[in-house]
Amino acid sequence: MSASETGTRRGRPRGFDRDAAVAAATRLFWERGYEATSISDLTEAMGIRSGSLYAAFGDKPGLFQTVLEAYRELPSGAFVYEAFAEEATAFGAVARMLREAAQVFTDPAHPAGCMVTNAATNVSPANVEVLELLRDKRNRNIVMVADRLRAGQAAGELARSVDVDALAAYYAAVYQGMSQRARDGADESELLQTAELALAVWPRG
Amino acid sequence: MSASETGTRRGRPRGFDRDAAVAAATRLFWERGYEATSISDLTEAMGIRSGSLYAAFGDKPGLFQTVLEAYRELPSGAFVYEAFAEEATAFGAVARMLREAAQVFTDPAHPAGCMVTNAATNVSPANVEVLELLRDKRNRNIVMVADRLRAGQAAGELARSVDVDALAAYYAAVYQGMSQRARDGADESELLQTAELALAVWPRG
DNA sequence: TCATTTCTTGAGCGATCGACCAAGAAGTTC
DNA sequence: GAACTTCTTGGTCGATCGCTCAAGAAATGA
Repeated sequence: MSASETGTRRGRPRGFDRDAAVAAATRLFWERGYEATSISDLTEAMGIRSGSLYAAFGDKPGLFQTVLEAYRELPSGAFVYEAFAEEATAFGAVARMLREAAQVFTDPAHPAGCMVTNAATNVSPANVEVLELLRDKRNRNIVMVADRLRAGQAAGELARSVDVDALAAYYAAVYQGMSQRARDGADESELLQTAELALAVWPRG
Repeated sequence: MSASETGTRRGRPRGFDRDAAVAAATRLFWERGYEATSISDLTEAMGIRSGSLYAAFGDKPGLFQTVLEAYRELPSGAFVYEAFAEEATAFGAVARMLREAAQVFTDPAHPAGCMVTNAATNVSPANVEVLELLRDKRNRNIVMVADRLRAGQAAGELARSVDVDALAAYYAAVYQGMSQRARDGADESELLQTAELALAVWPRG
């Protein structure tokens, strides 16, 4: 059997825990954002030298990509998708999204807010790709919300007269505003009140 | 009469238009944020050499301070304060704030969104002061809104049962979310719809 | 055993960062 | 005119940026 079949890797094995290193990098990018996090910040937090970092992740954008994929597996990066996958109604999904956001955004176990929302807002021309990457992610999420609202509308949950795109954009703005508020020090109860107020405009009847 | 009395300045006069230079710097900081804007970016946009910049503004944080003060004098930086100074009711002030934000945030004459909201979200430890400066500004603005709501409550505009702090935090989140949406490409009509939906939760009766 | 493969180390690459300074230029004051 | 003050120019500072590479270390395959 060849190495590729057995899965045993030739050569010197990696000397560090890749998942733990990615977790450390995630925390840094989440806290400071993409550009304000330097390679030496990363190597120090990950406990490795730059050579190992580049061998394992390619370059800085490559590491950030890996971090984004790891983030998607964390509760903080998955709860919105889980809400939309599991809740029976459009309102149930949106309500769960905002209420869980209030809790997740302020969880002291990790940096505040949503990484996708806040990790690449200030970026120099050399790194526009990263800004566009997250911007596109945010905009695609709004489309996902709008599509779910449309489905709910087709199922009779929402009146035909409701502008689902406007509603989706509104909840996206609230979500992103809550993330910013969390980074500015808002606590869970404030964000929960914001969520409830935002949900109060849901068109009923 | 001494020079200080006449206002005539001794020595070689400044060779550039200070206001125009500050305007150019404002545009850059607004677009890219504090840290992603380099001194050489600034000198190029302002049409001066670094020596002139440091002579006129001290250092990079000093220039940013000057830019913030100039921003306060622009419509984009003043409209919220004007709304709260001129509108007769708390609701009138909040409504005007959000409706004008929809227009100002998407005005193609300048960068999208609110500079105070978005110019220093990603920052390295060396520049935390700038992050804290804007964060404190944002949090003070929420206190201003809450105080206005409290006054409106005392005047009978709002029921005693209304939690004005929660309401102020909610509108702050919507405002900041609208700014982020504008930077992500949202147009005026989307933001206006978001503003109207947000205003629909205002407690009546 | 020994060649092969992969990873780590440590030094260092060119470029850019924010900031500074001496010299000269361009004004006012006397 | 000379003295004084302020600003601009051009060069340069040490530090850091993201990144690379040769040499050595540690595993597997034959």
